[in-house]
Amino acid sequence: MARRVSRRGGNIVTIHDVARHVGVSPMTVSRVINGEKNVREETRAKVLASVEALNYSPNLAARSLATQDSARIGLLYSNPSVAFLSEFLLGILSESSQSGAQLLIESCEGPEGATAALEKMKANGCDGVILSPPLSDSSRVAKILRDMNLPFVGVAMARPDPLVCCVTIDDFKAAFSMTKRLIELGHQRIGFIKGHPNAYASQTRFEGFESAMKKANLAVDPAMVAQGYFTYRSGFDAAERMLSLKDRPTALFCSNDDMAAGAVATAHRLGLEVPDHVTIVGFDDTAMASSVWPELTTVRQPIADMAALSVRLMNDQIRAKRLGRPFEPVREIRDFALIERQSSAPVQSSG
Amino acid sequence: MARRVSRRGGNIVTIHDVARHVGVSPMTVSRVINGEKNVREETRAKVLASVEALNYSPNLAARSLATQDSARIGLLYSNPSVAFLSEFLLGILSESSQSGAQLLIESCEGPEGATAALEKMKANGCDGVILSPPLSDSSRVAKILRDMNLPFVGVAMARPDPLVCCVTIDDFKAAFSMTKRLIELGHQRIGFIKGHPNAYASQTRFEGFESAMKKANLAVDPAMVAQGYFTYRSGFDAAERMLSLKDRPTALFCSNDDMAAGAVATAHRLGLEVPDHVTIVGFDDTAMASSVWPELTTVRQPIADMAALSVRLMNDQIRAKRLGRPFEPVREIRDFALIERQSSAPVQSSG
DNA sequence: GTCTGATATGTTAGCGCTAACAAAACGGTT
DNA sequence: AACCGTTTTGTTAGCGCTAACATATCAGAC
Repeated sequence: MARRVSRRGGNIVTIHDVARHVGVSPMTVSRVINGEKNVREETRAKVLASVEALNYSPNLAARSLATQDSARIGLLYSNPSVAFLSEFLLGILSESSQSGAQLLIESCEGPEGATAALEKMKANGCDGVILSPPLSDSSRVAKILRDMNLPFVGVAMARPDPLVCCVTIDDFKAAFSMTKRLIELGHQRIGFIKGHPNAYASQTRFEGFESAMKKANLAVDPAMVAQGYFTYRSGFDAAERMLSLKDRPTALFCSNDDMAAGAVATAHRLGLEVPDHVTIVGFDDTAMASSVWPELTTVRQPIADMAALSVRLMNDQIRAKRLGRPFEPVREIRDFALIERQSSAPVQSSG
Repeated sequence: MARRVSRRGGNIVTIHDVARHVGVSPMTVSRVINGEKNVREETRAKVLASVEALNYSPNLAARSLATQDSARIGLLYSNPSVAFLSEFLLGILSESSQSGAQLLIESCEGPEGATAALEKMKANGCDGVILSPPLSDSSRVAKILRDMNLPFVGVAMARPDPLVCCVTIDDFKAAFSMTKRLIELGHQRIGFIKGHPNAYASQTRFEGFESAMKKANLAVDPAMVAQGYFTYRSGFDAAERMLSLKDRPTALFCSNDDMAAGAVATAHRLGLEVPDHVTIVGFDDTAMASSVWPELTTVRQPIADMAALSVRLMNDQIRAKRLGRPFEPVREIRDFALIERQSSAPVQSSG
């Protein structure tokens, strides 16, 4: 009896190949791949080794057909520092292409424009939304999403909302650490440029700064605190005011990199060398930080990593919703890192 | 006999629903959907009517599982201006999520690192690769891909290679236009900062500049041409040399935005206002162009659009290859645009 | 009418994976 | 040892679609 011609591609490694290689059933392999818990540690290790050895990678089409979950994840952003966006997208992409999620991307102008964008997403069959800052901090956007009954995950939120699933760093601690580092370098007159007033991160970062100053018994001179708006120009202007003071700061802590870059430009314009005459540090470690010269000392958020994690959380949440299981909001906190580049140095004795 | 619980989602319209509705077999419906020819006109019409009535739309996962064609598109990039990357990714993403393509992303350090990255992609079942600049211009990378028998599409290539499928703008014409515009503004001493010598775009852009100058009977003073490397710092340094000349240029044309931003910083440092004392323009319209102050006049490439198009070309190419049909390389040229912002102005009478 | 070669439709099985169920192995009681 | 609950593994079927094969239908020729 002539066996029907197989439609198999030929060289594609499937879950069955792995199963045979290990000597277990395909189902067990599936369980390992999907990180289910009821698998003996020994078995899991063997399967993972085979996966590695055979260079297996799951067929997403088959998976989403089997699970009936072709998750469509919406991505809503609103004029972030575009360098942030790039890393954010990389993280989202690498993860979502692995999980086979489909992406719907929309941008909007602040929380006001969110309704329209979200409705469009919902109409396109969106199952859940990932919010990038500053939208992730907007209670207004959160309310819209809840009203729409759409699950969501916020990335880089600065305000802990126990009801919202999110991925963040500890902004307070990060600002605290950076300030502490500046103090260790001998700086005492430290200027601070705040971020946009409607982003909670702005407030949190300032509080971290204040707290570190207080702990070192250093006064926070109101003349040394300026309101910024996360833009280059606002950093430029704020720095101009502070660096023109008779008793100017020896260090400037800017709440993001764009403002720090603006501050560096101002310093140069005023004839001040960075870091010889003034130390300037930023926050976020966006592309801006390492494009300008001198490159900026800054706080690094693992943005791509956080974005990738947000996709995983979103998938979990969507699946839970689909299966009618409860899903309790998770707040994942990732580690930040202080990145010391050329824009910071120990304080010089002469101004 | 208790029937096993179905895993059907519930309200999803499938090909079977349509078939039942029309009174034919699912296969016939499939044939109609896929535009096969051996279907009676009358049947086809009935099926199409039902598809319309039931609002059926095919399940992409099921189809690609059945046809064994799930295009996996690789994306290879190498430290581009990261702002470029962001737009690039947005374009890729929006298109690939529509065509159901899977994405594999890898970065590498210059063409040297490409081999490893590409082999990893191939091992992961990649069907074709999209290259962003400067890799798209690398003949070395092109050779590797040809040796691997992997189709590829280059984005924003500056060197026309008739054998390579690509999406570009006309760099020559763009540089020509920008130069012409500067001349119209009254500038005659125009400095040019070249891009990295190993990117073909650098040469092409310079030629466009030269050509426009020649056409206006303006000499290109060798002292007014500097070698840059597409980095902020190189723009900073090159501009310092040129702007310190006794007979300094009234305008600087930088081969990308990062260098233009560096040039602006230098100008400020030298006490020159932009654009009052010197006009500085860039190229690419990356995020950098509108983050710095003053915002840069520049040449805009429709990057997102080009990236989206590259995905479509890739899909076509992969499909052609799979069906064993020939595919002749396409060279798609998109329009650029001159974006005039605050860093350029008519020449001032007094330096 | 019946045979022929086309054309139109139906049937079957399987793409790779996982939900649901079933069975086996294990650990601790009595 | 028999019993129980838990944890780990296996079995079966099916997600929606289409390739390959099988059959039915039809037009024209003898």
